[in-house]
Amino acid sequence: MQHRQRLPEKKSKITLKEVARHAGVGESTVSRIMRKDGSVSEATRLKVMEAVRATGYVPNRIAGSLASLNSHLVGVVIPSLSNIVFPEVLQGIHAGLKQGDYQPVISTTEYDVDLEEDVVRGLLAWKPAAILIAGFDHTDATRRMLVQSDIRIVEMMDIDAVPIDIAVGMSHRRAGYVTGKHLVARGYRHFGYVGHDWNADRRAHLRYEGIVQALSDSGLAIEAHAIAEAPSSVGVGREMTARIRAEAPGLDVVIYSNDDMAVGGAFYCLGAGISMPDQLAIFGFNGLDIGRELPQPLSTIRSNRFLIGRTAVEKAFESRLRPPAPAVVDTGFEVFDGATA
Amino acid sequence: MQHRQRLPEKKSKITLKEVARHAGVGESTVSRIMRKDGSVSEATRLKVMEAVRATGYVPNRIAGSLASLNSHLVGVVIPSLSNIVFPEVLQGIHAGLKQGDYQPVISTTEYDVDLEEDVVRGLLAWKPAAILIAGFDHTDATRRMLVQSDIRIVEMMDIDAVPIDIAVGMSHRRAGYVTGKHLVARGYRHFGYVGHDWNADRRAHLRYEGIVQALSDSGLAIEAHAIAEAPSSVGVGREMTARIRAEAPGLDVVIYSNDDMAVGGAFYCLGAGISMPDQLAIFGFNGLDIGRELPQPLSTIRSNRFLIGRTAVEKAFESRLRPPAPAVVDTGFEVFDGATA
DNA sequence: CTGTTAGCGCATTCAG
DNA sequence: CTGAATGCGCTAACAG
Repeated sequence: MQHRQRLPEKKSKITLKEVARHAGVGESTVSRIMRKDGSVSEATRLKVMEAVRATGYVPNRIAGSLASLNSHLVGVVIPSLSNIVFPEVLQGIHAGLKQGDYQPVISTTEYDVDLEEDVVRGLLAWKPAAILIAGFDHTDATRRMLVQSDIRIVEMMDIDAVPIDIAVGMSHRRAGYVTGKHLVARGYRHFGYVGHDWNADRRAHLRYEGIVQALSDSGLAIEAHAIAEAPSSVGVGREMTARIRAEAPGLDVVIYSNDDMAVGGAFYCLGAGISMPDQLAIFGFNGLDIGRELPQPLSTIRSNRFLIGRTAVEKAFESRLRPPAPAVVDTGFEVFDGATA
Repeated sequence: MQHRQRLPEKKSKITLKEVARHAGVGESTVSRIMRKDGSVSEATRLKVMEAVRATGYVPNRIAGSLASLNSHLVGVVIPSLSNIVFPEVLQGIHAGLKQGDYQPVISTTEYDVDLEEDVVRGLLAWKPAAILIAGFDHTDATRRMLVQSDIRIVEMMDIDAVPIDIAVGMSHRRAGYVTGKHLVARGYRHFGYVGHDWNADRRAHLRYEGIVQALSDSGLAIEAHAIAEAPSSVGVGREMTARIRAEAPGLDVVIYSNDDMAVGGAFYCLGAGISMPDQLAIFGFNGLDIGRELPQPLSTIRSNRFLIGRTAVEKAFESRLRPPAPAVVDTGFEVFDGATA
C-alpha cells in the first residue's frame, strides 16, 4: 500500500540551515566555509562541501548583504549605451572588478539629469559599495544624495570641475586646446566646426571652448559652424559636412565634435570625391577603432575610455573613506596623427 | 584586557523605524506608503512623506528583497561589450525594464562557457526575478543551475536550438540561407566567404551553414574562404579581404561573417579602387548603423537587437511560471538591399 | 485605515 | 575549531 506523499516542493529552497543539517554541523561553520573565512578543519570542510554539492546550495547574497551590511554591488551611471564610448568604459569597469566579487549594477540616464536623479536614488537603495557616475552635471538633489551617502563616488570621463569625491578622466578643455594648436601648427588657417547637441554633451562643449581659445591665441577664429540638434552620429556628421561645405566653401579644415561625426565627414568626402586632407582636412575626437580603419586613418585625439573605467574601479576601492579634499586622476589623451589632417 | 571601541558611525543610518518615529506612525504604514501599496489616508501620507524628506530616508532594497523574497533584479549574461550588438541588446532590455522598478545586473562571459558558469552562479546568488542570457552554448552545470532555479530564463539572439525555457531571437541558419538565395537571384556565381573565429561565435557558423545550403541548392559552392582566428573587427575584415582577393581573384561576391568584417571589406575596396558591386560585391550581416552610412550603403541582413532585448524582458515578465514546453519567439530579420551587392 | 509581530537567510558576536 | 543566539531593515500577515 502506498503512502500519500507530499509532493516535493517545486522549489525546496535550500538554505544554510539545510546544508548545515545535511552535513551535521552548525550553521556558522557552513557560513565560514562558504566565505573562506576563519579556520576550519579540513575534515569538516570536505564534509560540508559535499553537502553543498549534494543539495545544490546557492548562497543567498541578499541575505548575506543584509547581515553584513555590505552589498558587494557597485552602481554605475552612464548617459547611454548607444554611444560606443560608454560600453568601453563599462568594459574597463568589468575588468577592474574581475578580482573582487563585486557586481556592477548599470543604469542609464539618457542624458537627462532628472532621470539621473531617479536612477541614483534607485541605485543607492541597493546600498552599493561605490557609485561610478559619468560627468559632473547633476541636479542639486542628486549631488546631495551622493554627498550624504558615505560611500565612494567616482565621477568619470571629465576632470574640468571639482568632483564630489574623486574624478577620473581627462581634461576636455585641454584636448580642445591641443587640437586647435596642433592644426594651426600644421598650417591650417580656415577652420570650420561641425557639432551635435551641446545641451546633452557638456564635454563636447568644453572641447569646443578649448579649440576657440587655441585659435584665438593664434589670432584665428572658427569661420563657420554647423551644429545639429541631434545626438552625434555618422549620418548627422555627413549631413552637417554637406551643409558647412555649402555655406563656407573656403574652409581648409573641419573639426568635429567627435569621431562619429568625423567619420560621417570622411564618408561625405569619399562619396563627393573631395580629397582629404588637401581639399578638406578632417579632425575628430575619441580615437575610435572605426576611424583608424578608414581607407585613410582619421586624425583625432585618443582618449582612453577603458582606462577610465578600470581606474575608476581601482580608485573607488583604494580606500573605503573619501579623501579630505576632492581628488582628480588624469588618464590623459594623445593626438593621433592620422591621414585626414 | 583591551577593548576595541567601535568608532562612532559617521552617518546615523535612517531606517524605516526612524521615519515612522519621526512621523508618529507605525512602521508598516511607512512601508505601505513607500511601496504605494494598500490604502492610506492622504493626511498620513503627507505626514510621512514629509518625514521621509526631512530625514533623507532611502529605503533599503536589500532588506526589502529579503523580506519579500523578491529581488527586483534581473540577471543579464552577454559574451562581451566590445561587439556593438550586445550593448544594443542591453538598450532593449533597459527599455523593456523602464516601467517596472527592476534593475539589470550585467555580467560578461568573454565567450568562455566556463566563465559563464561562474557568472551564472554569481547572478543566481542574487535571487534575480529572471535571467536573460545570450545563446545556447552552456556547460552542463550552467544548464542544470538554470533549469533548477525556478525563475524565468530567456535565451537570447538565437532560435536554432531547443531553449531551457524560452528563446527570443532569429534563425541565423535561415538568415544565411536567405543571404545565399538572395545573391544567387541577383546573378552572382563566384562566392567567397570572409569570417572570424567560429569557436566563439556559434551564430556566425550557423549563418555559414545556411549560406552553403542555399548555394548547394542552386548547384553552387563557396569557392574561397578567408577565416581569421581573431574576433571580428573592421581591421580583420579588411585584411582578410586583401587575402581572399589575392588567393581568388575571380570572385564576384564576398559574404562576410558580419557587418564589422564587411565594412572592413568595403574600406579595402575603397582604398584599393575596387568598385562595388561590379568589380566585387560585398554582403554583411547585422544592419549596423555604420554600414548604412557608408558612401555606398552596405548590403546586409538587418537583425533587430534592440527588439530582442525588449522582447526578452517582456516575455520574462509575462508570467512567473515557465511554459509546459520550451517556447520560441522569432524577432525576424530582413534583407537590406544596399549598394554593395 | 493603521499598528504589532514574526520571520526572510545569513554574518557575527560570543561562548564553549 | 565549532555552535547558539542576536539582529541586519524590511514586508506580510494579522489584528484592531
